[in-house]
Amino acid sequence: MNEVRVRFAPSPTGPLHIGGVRTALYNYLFARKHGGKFLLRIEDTDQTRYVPGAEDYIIESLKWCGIAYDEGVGVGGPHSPYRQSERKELYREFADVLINTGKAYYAFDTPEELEAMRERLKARGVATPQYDAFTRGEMVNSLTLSKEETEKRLNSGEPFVIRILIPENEEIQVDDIIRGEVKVHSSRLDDKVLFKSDGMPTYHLANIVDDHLMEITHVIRGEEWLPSAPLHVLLYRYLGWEAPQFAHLPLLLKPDGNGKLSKRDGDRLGFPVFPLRWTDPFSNEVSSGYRESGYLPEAFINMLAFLGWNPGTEQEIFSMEQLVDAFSIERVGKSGSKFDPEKAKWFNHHYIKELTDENLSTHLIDILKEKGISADKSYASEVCRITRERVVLLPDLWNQSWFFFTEPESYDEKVVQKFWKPETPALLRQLAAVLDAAADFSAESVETIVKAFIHDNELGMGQVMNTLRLVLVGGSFGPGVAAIIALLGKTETLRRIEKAIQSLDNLAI
RNA sequence: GGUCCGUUCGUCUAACGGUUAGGACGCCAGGUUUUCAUCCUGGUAAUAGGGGUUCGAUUCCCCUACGGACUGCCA
Repeated sequence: MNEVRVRFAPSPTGPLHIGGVRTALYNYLFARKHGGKFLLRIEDTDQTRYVPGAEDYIIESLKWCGIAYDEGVGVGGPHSPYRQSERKELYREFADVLINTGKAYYAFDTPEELEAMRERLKARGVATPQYDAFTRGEMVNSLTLSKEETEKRLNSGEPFVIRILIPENEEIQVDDIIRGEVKVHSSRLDDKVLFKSDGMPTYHLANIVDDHLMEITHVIRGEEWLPSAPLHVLLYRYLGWEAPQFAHLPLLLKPDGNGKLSKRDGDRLGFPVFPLRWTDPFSNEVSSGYRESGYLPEAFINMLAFLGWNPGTEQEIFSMEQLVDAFSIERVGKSGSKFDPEKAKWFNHHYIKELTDENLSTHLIDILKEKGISADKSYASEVCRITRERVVLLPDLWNQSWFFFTEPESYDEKVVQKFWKPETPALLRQLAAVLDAAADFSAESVETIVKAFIHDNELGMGQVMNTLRLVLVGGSFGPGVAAIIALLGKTETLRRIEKAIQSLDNLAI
């Protein structure tokens, strides 16, 4: 068997959304699984839809996800260039081959004329007006024009496109790894434009030419391409090339209702649909990203892998290496998957709990840096150790631990109401004295001391612990009180107790 | 409208034609507990409908319903 070669071929018209990332991921996994190559090709044949930054965004997204490619834009390779706009000169040649073999023809119809044709047919009751066997005879093209007239128009520089000539009466079959045999009658296909008047090929031509030239063995792409797959099969045949194997992936659906997940759903439903944050260069509109929202790439990938695929076992947690090992295209489902934000969080929470304290602390330190706080690495690690299980998304790291880095400026009113009693100051001072006397200030020791104090004074556990928590963090959240005290240290703990007494004492009478 | 694709708990899904239809997320209840979590235990909940084929259909076939994609000189 030949070496497996697959590609991810996005068009740089904006940020890559998670459906695209999943397509890239499955291609990557498939290539790795079979010891083949994965390439990134940029399909920028539509000059009018160029969006600055989109290509860099795609590359950065793949990098963040850990989806490395062997050939492609940015890394080069034996089939360079990998940007279709830079391969422009290539495509005309193949369009000409099709013309010369009678499989394609020139067409000179203007956009207005095309529109008029559609209107005309609609008026005649034709549901789907197409440029096809039914209509091509009444349009302006090299089929209806004389050879001389066609030459004349071509030579005079009149704009033209090249259209494929769809065969009259034929069943065209696409063999799809996921869906089996899909058959479409040629009369349902239209004479698609292969080569545009601006000198660029359309997707249909460019993707066939490039896949052939780049020796692509398997085309793994979204289901939205299934309807045009017969056209592609036809093109391979016309060009005398062996077609790659096809696998059309089911769509990613929006979490509520139905329909393809789209850009707008994220902001509407409060979860990212993009791997990285994206700022639209034209409107300056910002769309949130998984990275900036505090997801770990490992969690993001694991979650994405399971949207449409499963290993057939009950294992759900997979590293990229394990995914490579377990992946098979045959186990990809047929039906679309609704994206579930809750499950995404669960994966992230899981991966955060799996991280070492030190690894997690690098994220904490990043957050601290942004806030202009510098922190000792081992201290940050300790904070992570006692905070981690409360962290679902990375920003929770700060939400659950900020009081280790800056003292509370105010106290949650509801908590004060509930726990701050007239006798509290005296009690806290007693407890402070006991704490002050402690030789061992480990969390275990502190816990023993505080509990003994509560017991000896016949106090309520909840009452004391919650009050203590209040004065130390300013509210009712965070890790265990003993762990907080131990990490804060004796001096700081005593200071916060005293400070709270100063500011809360008058208030609660 | 047409063409194509699809349909198992709310969601992601498992089940050589033979299982009490399994797991996970969520949710609910209980336990642990100083907040919130974690953790543990238990529970809720599904084969879209109708016909076939078969000793036996979630599984194979047909129809219906529903959903989706596509229907550009966009990819």
